[in-house]
Amino acid sequence: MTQTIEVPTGAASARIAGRLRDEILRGDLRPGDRIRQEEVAERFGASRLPVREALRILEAEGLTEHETHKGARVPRLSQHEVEVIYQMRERLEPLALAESIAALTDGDVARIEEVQQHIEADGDGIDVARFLELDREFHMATYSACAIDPLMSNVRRLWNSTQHYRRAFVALSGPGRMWVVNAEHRLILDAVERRDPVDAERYLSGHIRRTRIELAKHPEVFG
Amino acid sequence: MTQTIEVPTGAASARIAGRLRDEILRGDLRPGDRIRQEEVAERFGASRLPVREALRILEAEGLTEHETHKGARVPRLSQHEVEVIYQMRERLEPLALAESIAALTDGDVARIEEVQQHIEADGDGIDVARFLELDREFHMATYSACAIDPLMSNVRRLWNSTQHYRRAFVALSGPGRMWVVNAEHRLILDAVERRDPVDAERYLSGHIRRTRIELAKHPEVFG
DNA sequence: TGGCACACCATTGGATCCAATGTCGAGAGA
DNA sequence: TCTCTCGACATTGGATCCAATGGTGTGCCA
Repeated sequence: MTQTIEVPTGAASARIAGRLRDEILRGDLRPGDRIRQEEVAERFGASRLPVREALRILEAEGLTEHETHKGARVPRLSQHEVEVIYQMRERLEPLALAESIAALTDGDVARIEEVQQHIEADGDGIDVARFLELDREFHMATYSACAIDPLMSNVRRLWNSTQHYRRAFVALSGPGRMWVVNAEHRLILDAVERRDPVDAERYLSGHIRRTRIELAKHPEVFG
Repeated sequence: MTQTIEVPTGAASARIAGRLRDEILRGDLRPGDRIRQEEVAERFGASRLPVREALRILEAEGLTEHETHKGARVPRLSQHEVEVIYQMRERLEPLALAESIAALTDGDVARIEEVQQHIEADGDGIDVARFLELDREFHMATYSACAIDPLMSNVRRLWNSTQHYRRAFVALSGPGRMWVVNAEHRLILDAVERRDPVDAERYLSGHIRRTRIELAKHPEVFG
């Protein structure tokens, strides 16, 4: 007996791009890994054509790189490149937060509080994947009322392209650092609850800056 | 007599994306305009397939938008979106300049000086297209020694997605404003010649901020 | 035994064909 | 005369086929 699953037709390339993106972000595909069109196509039950379009999308997002007749790879970033991306985040994300903060509903803020409590409740026992997920959720939730598409897609791109290195960093730095992150999150959250854009921007950029500085102390992440 | 032009094979989608990008930046294609695959394909002497890939690339760059079974369009941006993009530039471009400034050779600086002299030499008689070109050239030349790909591609994206509105703004504001721009360029250039990153960042962000404020006074640009 | 050349194979690039869907206009009924 | 419905057409989405290119392995020669 077979089961027929209804799939929204006519968006295969976007769907495939999404699933490939997830695989890269989860770490199933890592910097340097080759991506073969045929293999992806049969794994997702489509022809190579929408896969090729999906790879072009990901390429423009910086999640894959492409060489003629040689195919697609997940790009490697140098330590300096990652540090500059963190500096970009340091400057752009406070803007996203400022655009969002006044429009956040009480429900939105309660949601952010909830996410932060999950991180703290898991404590030292939290695993890397779950921490990465909740940390991203925390930050994105604070930006959730920022409706500026060019800004938000940019911020997401910056997160995505450094996900691998963030994972390696969290795995290396151990749970001790997490309590620093939690303290910094608390400062941001307080400012958000007060709807204070100046404090929120300051605490957020400081949080990202300090993370960048800590990251720079672990060059083995980029080996 | 026909002339055969050697074209690097195997990069049709990139080539087509480039030419379409030029058409959008030149204003041949304007916000709201539809882009039909077939028409583009025969105009560039290719099949629809590389055109489709090219459109995906441009979509991820924010230069086109896409709806299933409805096709591609050049997106319209709201005034607020354009203003936020200028705020993003205000924060990112000083970073690019700071990364570039120490590595600029004397030849690079001479080139920047030359571009600025061209703008000033044309004076009030300069036309909109030429001013846009030289202005972009000036700024990009100051970033030319910044080798951080994620940063520079981001900066280019921000310029590209607002090119149409910049053109409309320049056309409206008349040559008077150009002398303000020139004065601000001179401040930036002096700091660059002194290789002073602090002054350079300050004058550059001020330049972009003042441009954004002037632009906000012309809501008819977004009509 | 080591290095180079050549041929085969794996993989990507491009074109054409067919299917699916949205749009627009004509015609009929109220 | 206005509106709704239906159908033809224009356009995009997807699959398959063929061409071009790059890598790899083997065999020959020094």
